Amino acid sequence: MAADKREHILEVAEKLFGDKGFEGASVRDIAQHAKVNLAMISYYFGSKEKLLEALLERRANYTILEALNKDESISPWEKIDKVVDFYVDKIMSNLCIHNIMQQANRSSSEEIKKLTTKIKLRNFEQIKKIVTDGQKKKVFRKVDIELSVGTVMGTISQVTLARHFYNSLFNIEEGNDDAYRKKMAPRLKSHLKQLLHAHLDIKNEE
Amino acid sequence: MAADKREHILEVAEKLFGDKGFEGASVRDIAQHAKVNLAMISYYFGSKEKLLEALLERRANYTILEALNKDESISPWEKIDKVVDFYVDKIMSNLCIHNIMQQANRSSSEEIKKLTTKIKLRNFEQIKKIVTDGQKKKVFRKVDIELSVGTVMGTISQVTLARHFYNSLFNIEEGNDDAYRKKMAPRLKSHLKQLLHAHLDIKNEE
DNA sequence: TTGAATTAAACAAACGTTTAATCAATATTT
DNA sequence: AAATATTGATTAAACGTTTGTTTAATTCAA
Repeated sequence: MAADKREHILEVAEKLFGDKGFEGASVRDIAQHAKVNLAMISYYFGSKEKLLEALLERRANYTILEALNKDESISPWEKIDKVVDFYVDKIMSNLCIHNIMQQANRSSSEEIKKLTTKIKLRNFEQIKKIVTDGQKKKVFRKVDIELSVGTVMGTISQVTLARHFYNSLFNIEEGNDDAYRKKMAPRLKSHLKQLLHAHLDIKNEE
Repeated sequence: MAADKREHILEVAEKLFGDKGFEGASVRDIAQHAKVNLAMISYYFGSKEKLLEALLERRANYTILEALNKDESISPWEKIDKVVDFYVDKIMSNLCIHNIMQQANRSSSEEIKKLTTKIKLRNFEQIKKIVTDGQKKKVFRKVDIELSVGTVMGTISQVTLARHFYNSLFNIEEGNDDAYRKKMAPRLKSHLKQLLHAHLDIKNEE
């Protein structure tokens, strides 16, 4: 089977699922935009739901965080900054897949729920290690790690999900993905870094 | 027309839209759960989309934030704490409507997009006033207000949207709304307050 | 008796999926 | 080397459901 055709379907599906949601984007939509026959999607992936699973698995990538974690030459503060850079870039350049993951929990299938939860848990463990390491080195103070990670992910999510709101707030033209990213990504990075520095700094311990 | 019946439909629709998403919950679903005839929904609201609009408008409530803003007897710090309490309670006791608003942007209609953006903008203006007021009083430092509000909303959203993830993280039984709220709400409040105190405190100005 | 509320039934359209036929290319046999 | 068989890729068409909405008849209260 033509692997690039399969790949092409995945790319189109990612865009459409991200834009319209899983139920909102029809198999016919995807086939039409990918310029493939409708039946090819069942043929390649088995079902619409399996297509989503393939999509999620393709994007799950933990290696960068794991490498960052093992690197002893980088200070905890630098690691935090790199995590912020990594996530802002990753999420903002894959707005679609992130939207999908965020709303995957309501899209029926237990398979999908488990898969997305697994991906999130695995990423979380990596970040948790960075924070606890900084705490051991008496650089970070004690914080609610689970919710601190939630704050980072939530802030980025908010900026990607509530795009319409921020477009209207910052007078960015609607629909221009690149303009939005260029404007928001640096701003998001410096905000999150500043926020985390104040939040984690052991000097601000109460 | 029976106003309480209309109200009952709205309540059921809110729950179902929140659980399954706008496309995921069918009009038949709603009618069945509300124990009304299918045609009554078109009769009362005109269409499924108009039903969603009615739902959103019903929940838009700015009065509390406006009152808080005008109150001169409360310090900026206390106002921040009250905003946190207000939003955590409001969102966590209306998980459904919040989920709807979060994903409303992708659900087609421009009407809905405009409506949700309007609601968010109005709430944002109120919070912005509280922060700038604290800055004028030399209590808060200079921050990226737009993204700081995004952080608060995003963190709460994350906890409500990624419920499956937090359930598995904290070993909370799946599907129990009350248990989740009781466990997460206080924790969320204290995390956000701590976070904002470090973030806003003029003593942490760089 | 008038007008709104309520109903069961039907509507066309869209949904995800399956089918059976055809195409193209490779492998096998003559 | 030519003819045949086999295989996977691709297609148009149809499948049975489900979708949101409308219709036309009926019930109910004023």
